[in-house]
Amino acid sequence: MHVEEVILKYALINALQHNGRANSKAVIGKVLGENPELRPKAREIIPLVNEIVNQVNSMGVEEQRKRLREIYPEFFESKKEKKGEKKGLPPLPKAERGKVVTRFAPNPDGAFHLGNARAAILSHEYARIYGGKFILRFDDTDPKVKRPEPIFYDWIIEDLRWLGFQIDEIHCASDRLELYYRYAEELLRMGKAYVCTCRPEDFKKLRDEGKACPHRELPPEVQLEEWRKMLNGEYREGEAVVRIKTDLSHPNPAVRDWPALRIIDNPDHPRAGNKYRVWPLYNFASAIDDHELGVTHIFRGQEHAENETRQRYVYNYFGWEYPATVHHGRLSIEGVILSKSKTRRGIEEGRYLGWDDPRLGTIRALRRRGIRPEAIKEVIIEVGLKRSDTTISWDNLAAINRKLVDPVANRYFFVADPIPMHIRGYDEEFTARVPLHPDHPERGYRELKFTPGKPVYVSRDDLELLGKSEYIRLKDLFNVKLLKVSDKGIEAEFDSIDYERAKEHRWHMIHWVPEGKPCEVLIPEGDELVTRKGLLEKHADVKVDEVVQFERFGFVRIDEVRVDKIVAIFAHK
RNA sequence: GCCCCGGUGGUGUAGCCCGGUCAAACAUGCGGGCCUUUCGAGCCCGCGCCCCGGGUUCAAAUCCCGGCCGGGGCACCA
Repeated sequence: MHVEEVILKYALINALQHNGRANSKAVIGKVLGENPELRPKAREIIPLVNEIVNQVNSMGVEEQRKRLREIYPEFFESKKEKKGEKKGLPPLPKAERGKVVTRFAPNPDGAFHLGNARAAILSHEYARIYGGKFILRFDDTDPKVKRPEPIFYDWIIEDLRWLGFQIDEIHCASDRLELYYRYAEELLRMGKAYVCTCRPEDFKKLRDEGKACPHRELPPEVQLEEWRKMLNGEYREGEAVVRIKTDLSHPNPAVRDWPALRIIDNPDHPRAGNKYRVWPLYNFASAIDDHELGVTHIFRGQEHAENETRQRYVYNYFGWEYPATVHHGRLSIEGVILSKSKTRRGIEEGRYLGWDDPRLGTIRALRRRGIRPEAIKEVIIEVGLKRSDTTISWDNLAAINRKLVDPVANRYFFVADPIPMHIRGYDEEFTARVPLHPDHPERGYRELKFTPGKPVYVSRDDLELLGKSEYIRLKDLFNVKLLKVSDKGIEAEFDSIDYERAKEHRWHMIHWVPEGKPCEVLIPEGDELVTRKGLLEKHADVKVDEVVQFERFGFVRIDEVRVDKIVAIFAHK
């Protein structure tokens, strides 16, 4: 094909795609993009393109189409075949099938939430993708400031399982103190660590000036002796700490000779009790464990990026290879508090029902709201491993969840804030038979019986609609003419049974209930938890934990079924 | 103050490493229509984005420099 013809082809295509006007820049791009051999000749080609584009633009659309059909009929044949967007995670750097080991290392000092879920889900997904191993390790090495609590160990495991995790190994840092001791001792012996008995303020001052503290250069024998004193109680809390030697001139003062182990006088640790008084700090325990457990890939938030710098010193001293790391940004969800300390305070102050309060972003709260585990996983996989922080929107989570839940959720009528509607003109009983799911009639029906002389109830939410309508259809029952509408009650008159008639007149359709059992729906709205009381159709066969749709109201999860009432939690529209 | 990261429609992501096929894709959202005994689902049409300024180049979302904005770290916390 001649160069001119190639240009003509793209110019015609471009023109046809843009209302008959081709753009020479775009055409040049296409020509050069698909014919790399022409690139060196770009300078000569450009004037040619401009010329041809001018010619093309002076043609009518019909002529353009005709010309293109002559030289490149394929254009018209290959209609758009939808290019499927690639979903899922990108390949993991340095990953080998069967050899990927990942871990999730939470501190069990609070419930697992969506923010932690990012690292957890990515770790687990990649372990599965590569046929590797996923380890859960409780980083419970702070019996004081971020004190672990027994219940959270169980909850985290429960939540991970609920998310569909296969946990290959579970470890607790608090079981492994002697291991950390051995490595600490080794580093002291190697002269790569030292016992510092400076007062914290003094050390900080020296550190900021890039100066060594007086203990740093003492010989290993002295260090080991000091270490024994730490272990056997001669030093008290705050009096001594083991530091890892680093570069004292490291630009980030926080990296310089960071602390590895410290003393806690009366730890009363939930698992280890008072058996140990020397406890490792996060960076030390984590560094040792990642190596010991054979971790190959670490996923963690950006806030840990600097810790990698610190931990690498330990790896270098021992000649270990540092795992591949992926640092992702923070994940939050629109308008929801994820912070453990704020959540805890809210619970203590009685503002929240507990760690699973539907307003919260904990996994249990989401579960309680009727969010499916697959939806959470999907949203996190979609967000991926980006380094920038992301705030996922409820709309998005809800849309994913709705797709999951819609086909399985049975439908029921729930009338919020009921208002009686008295209907005259129909003197027989009438039973409406309504499918549990409109798309799956095989699942069965529910029955709602209209009895002459007794009112049906409709929702106050529909009052406005009722006020401006002359006729209305009670869904699956019959059509009525509205005579009087107020929030005290509604007077109506039977019009007709036929659905077609309502359709023809475009009458609105509302749900209703002849009698019902009391039902409360808790609706999280930002930091408020709104309770809507109403009536659920009497024979609704709902079970705790089931997600159902209250028609024209939204999807809810049944939270409680009691003799006197049913409690549901609103998920989304 | 010092040290790291980021910045693509309202939101989330793809594209950036390796410049051209990007007149920028997908999802969600929003607007409209069709369908449907739900305001749900489904189908169709439409709206809407490369943070700013310079530079390199025939050509920049992509490379370089500067700015602005945002996030994180600077604990004997994790």
